[in-house]
Amino acid sequence: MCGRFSQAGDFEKIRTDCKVTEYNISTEARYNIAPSQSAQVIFNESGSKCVMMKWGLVQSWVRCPEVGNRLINIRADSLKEKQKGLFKNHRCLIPVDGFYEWTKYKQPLRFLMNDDSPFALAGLWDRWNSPDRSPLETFTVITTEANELIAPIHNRMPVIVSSKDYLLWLDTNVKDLSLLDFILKPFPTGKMRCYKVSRSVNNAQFDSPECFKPLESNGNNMELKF
DNA sequence: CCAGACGTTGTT
DNA sequence: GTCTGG
DNA sequence: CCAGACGTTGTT
DNA sequence: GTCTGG
Repeated sequence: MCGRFSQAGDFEKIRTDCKVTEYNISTEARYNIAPSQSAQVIFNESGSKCVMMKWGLVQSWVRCPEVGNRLINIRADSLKEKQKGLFKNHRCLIPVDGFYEWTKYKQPLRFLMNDDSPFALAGLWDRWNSPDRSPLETFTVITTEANELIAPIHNRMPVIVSSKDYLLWLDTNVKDLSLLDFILKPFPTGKMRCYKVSRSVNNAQFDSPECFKPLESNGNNMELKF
């Protein structure tokens, strides 16, 4: 699953790869983004754009968006049956520099690329139009089976899209969803690493560079026992 | 065809 | 919006 | 995801 | 335990 992530770095390369022409984002570094909070999202609507959207999908047809929508993740395998419309037309990418998963003892671990480079999670977005307020734009993160790195602590992980597939994923002209199936796979284990971080990360209010600090000086990417 | 309900995840 | 029931 | 709050009834 | 807020 994916219940926290970070957007602390610079995602200019990802925006370029996605051919983002228009963006309006917060410049604030975020080390610990929790559901219900705003995050940068790249999507295609007459061109690639990058804007802040709220994490937790509120679909366009719901009557009451305030009444909690817990849709922070959606399973890749359920997309064949559910959310077909959004999967066809409202795919998005969430640029991140890492995400967090918890052991059953609530020990958080940070997962990232071996070379610390930014990467992109696959998501779906929607827009809820209010008669008297500005439109509410929200997103959800697609999950798939865990790879071998994550499996010891969790059986799900977010879908991570390779940079070569960004444009295909964002292309709203692609309606044959079987063409996208290969993207919805666990990301290669060998390209990722993880390490334990402070339990301060558990608190959604805690948002500081300390979130990235390894809890122990050695033990990175070692076999993890909990 | 229309009317009416409706959205997910995880349980490491 | 999509899906189901009638 | 985690942290933290949380309890009901009646209003012919 | 469930629900809400971040």
